[in-house]
Amino acid sequence: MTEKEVNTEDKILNAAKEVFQKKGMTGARMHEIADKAGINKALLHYYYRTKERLFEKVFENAFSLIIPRVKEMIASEKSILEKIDFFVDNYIELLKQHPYIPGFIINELNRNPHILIDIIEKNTLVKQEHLIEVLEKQIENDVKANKIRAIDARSLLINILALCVFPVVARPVLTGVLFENDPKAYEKFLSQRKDLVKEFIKNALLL
Amino acid sequence: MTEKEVNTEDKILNAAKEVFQKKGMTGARMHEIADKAGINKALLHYYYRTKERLFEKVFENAFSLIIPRVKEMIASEKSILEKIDFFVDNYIELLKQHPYIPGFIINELNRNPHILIDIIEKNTLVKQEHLIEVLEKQIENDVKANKIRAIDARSLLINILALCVFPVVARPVLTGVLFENDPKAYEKFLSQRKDLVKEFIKNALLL
DNA sequence: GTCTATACACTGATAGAC
DNA sequence: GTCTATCAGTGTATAGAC
Repeated sequence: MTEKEVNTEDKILNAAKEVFQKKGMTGARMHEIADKAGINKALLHYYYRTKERLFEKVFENAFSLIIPRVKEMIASEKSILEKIDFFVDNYIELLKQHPYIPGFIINELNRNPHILIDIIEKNTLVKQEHLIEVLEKQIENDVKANKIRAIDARSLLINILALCVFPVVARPVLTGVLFENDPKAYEKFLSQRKDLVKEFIKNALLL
Repeated sequence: MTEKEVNTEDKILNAAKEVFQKKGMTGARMHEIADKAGINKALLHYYYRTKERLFEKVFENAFSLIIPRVKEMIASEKSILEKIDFFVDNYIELLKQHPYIPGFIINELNRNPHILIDIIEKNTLVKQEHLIEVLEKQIENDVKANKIRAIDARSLLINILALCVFPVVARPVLTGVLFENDPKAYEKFLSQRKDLVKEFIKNALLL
């Protein structure tokens, strides 16, 4: 696909990414991945031994592209309100570039929660107890200063994530039920959403 | 499973529901469904001809259990703020009783968006242009009366849905990343969420 | 209606030539 | 490293006896 696919290994991984994210682990076919990579089925097994190993590589890449960014963006030296703006802007932009990944991650983890355990251990960026603590401290200070309403740090973070991610993963249902199955209309709705979400959250938070 | 499974057809449908919702269309096996129903593989085809037909029945049941309720609950004779309380309370309760259905619907529709078209035509409860119009009128009036902030009706509805549904569909990720993989802690978080969501939305809305 | 047996296509994976 | 050929297993679906 892209010009930088020098070696076969990358060609396979890119093809696998496409097929797995579209069809899921159980729906994907090694045959289709091989075709899309322009190589033979046997080569898949030469490079990745089994379907499961290939899937795990794809899943890990998708996961570490989307999830650790939450910590990155929240852990900056900013006020709460600045963090919200920064996070919503950048995360919605990130999701626009990778619209299939959140649904892929959510679905595969629901089918097979244990794959998360290995990844969390490998990916140090995900271990983020401090993220919550820092956020809690910040909220506590702003509450004392009468700037914002009291709220549990995890709840706030999950609310923000929900407002950013849900419209992307539930796109087909929402398009069908609330936008008379008009993809253009839903696209327009999504493009206007950044400011709306920021406003909604800040209104909920500010005193 | 339940005592009312008089006929084989229902036994199959209940078993199919379990397996399809857990494994998805492509991950489910007719063999497993037959075993779970306590009957033979051949009988599945006697009653439902193909795997796809059986799946469609299961999907339609799940869909019409969860989606048309949105209209039902919003279309009552209540003020906006009353509707929010009513909706959040009842929808979160509904999701607690059927925690796998939202993820199931979202995933299958992402893989195969066309199945929604047939259902919307069959299920008159989903055709709800008026729902949005009524909500728009209500918001307009409350805005004029200086009760609430201006907001697009679809955006408000999607925000409410996001805050209710996302924590349920993203449970494994959130448990792993934000709750140190402690299911009990996440369960507790969810059980306290009703009031939190209602408060969050109303704060965002009220002037 | 329910069962057993079986057809038959497909899937993931390997062997072995080049 | 890459290919062709092929295997063993599994999956949906049907035929036919009871």
